[in-house]
Amino acid sequence: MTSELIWAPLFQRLKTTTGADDLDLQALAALPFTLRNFRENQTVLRDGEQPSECCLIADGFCVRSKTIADGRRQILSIHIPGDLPNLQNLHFATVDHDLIALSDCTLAFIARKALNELIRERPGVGDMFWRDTLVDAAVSREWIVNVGQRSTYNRLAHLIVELRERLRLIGRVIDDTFAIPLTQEQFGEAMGVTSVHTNRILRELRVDGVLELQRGTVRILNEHKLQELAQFDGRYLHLSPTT
Amino acid sequence: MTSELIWAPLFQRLKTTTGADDLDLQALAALPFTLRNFRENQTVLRDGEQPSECCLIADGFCVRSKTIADGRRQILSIHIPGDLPNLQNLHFATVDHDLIALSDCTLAFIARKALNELIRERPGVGDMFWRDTLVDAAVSREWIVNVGQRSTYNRLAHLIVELRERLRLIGRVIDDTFAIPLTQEQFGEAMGVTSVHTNRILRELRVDGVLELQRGTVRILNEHKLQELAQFDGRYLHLSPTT
DNA sequence: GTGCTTTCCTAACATTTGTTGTATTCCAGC
DNA sequence: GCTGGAATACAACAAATGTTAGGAAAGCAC
Repeated sequence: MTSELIWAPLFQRLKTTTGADDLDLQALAALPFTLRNFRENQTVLRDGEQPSECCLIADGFCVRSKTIADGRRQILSIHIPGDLPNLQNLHFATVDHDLIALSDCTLAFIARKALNELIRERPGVGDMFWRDTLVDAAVSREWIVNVGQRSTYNRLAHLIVELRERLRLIGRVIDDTFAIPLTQEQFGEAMGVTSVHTNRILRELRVDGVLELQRGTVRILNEHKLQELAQFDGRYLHLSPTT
Repeated sequence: MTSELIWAPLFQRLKTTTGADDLDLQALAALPFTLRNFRENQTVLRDGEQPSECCLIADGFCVRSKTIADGRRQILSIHIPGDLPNLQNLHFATVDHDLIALSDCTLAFIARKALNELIRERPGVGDMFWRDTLVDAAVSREWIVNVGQRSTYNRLAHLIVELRERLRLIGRVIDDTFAIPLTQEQFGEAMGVTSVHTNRILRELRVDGVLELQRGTVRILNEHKLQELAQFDGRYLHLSPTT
């Protein structure tokens, strides 16, 4: 995988959302990194670990998750190419959740130290990344709303629309069929329900002609109905530099 | 209210959690601000608004919340003195949720522009604030776990233990009786359940001798049981500069 | 004090969601 | 092609939570 391909989705996202400075991006791309591949279900970062690197998803899907004492697991966020899922570690020594590869993945690991030095040198890079962590936080807040208030039926619609929006940003669209490589159990863990219930809701959505999901491939059957269910208002993604 | 009192809770928190530099704090305290008082239930920031200031809670409690199309409301976080609930607006023009005063409140408003200039001048201030927004994000992630996976009974215990921990940080402890000025309906909105169900759970907790809540005052009856229910692991609060 | 409003409290019933258990389908590896 | 494990599907029943309705207590304005 060429260096250019590795940075492409991140740069594409940063350019449209933050109006990134080309010199800042060049400086970023000049940083040394290590590529590592992960297989499906492999743990990238473990809760409690103290990583000396931040990672960039070059290819594949990952999730953040937390497991509580009784064994239940909650998926906290879904990450796609171009995401930097542990930028927190620029400021925290420890990760406070797991990061797990959903599919076979390629990640680029960049030393925290090198990143922090670059940020001191070029504050614009720091601004981009700080902003990026703020969008991440805004996505988490919307996730709370989704789990706390929306019916499971609407919740799944919202989750899918959000992800499609983010995939679109990195140019992975997507007619009405696209990949979200979660099992039904994992969709359940993302929504705070069991896999049995997820299966029920998926059947309803299928019967109602809204969407189909099989083996991690979503197919939108009725865009209008989907929008109506999701009630998606993407402002929280802060897609334009001026919002 | 003297300037010293206004900054005190924030500085106390920053000193223990980030090992803040005294010069950075002095520079902060030298910034001009405007004090404004809010009454219970008054909106401080409205979803969609474009504030030119960031605010510091000098006294009182606030919540972030979002209201979805069908009128349901989700409380996203609870804020106490020393919190800066809209630091996002250092990088975003728009707020993507409401900020509402739970009790009578005093807030200090500081111009975004002045803050951003200070951050350029003293990167240490930027680091403190960036870190602060990252803790905020970590709290949101734990909130997702709470709403998504814990039983309502355990969920309420966790919420109360977390808040007590944060209150302790700013020296508002607190024997086994302390104030959390939410109505039962608001506790419900924080947990993603109805006020009726909140009332049921509170009764259970009372009958089981765990805790009592009346008119926004919590009284812990059995600390041991409370801990057992909450399964609280405070690592996500990143209370020490080295975590 | 009296009345008014909000919060709290409870019950009865409806709906959603979890649990358990068992088929069935799919797919990777042989 | 066969085979074993994972993922999906679905049903019956149990438990959690929502809805609706109403009464009791607390706090506030006059």
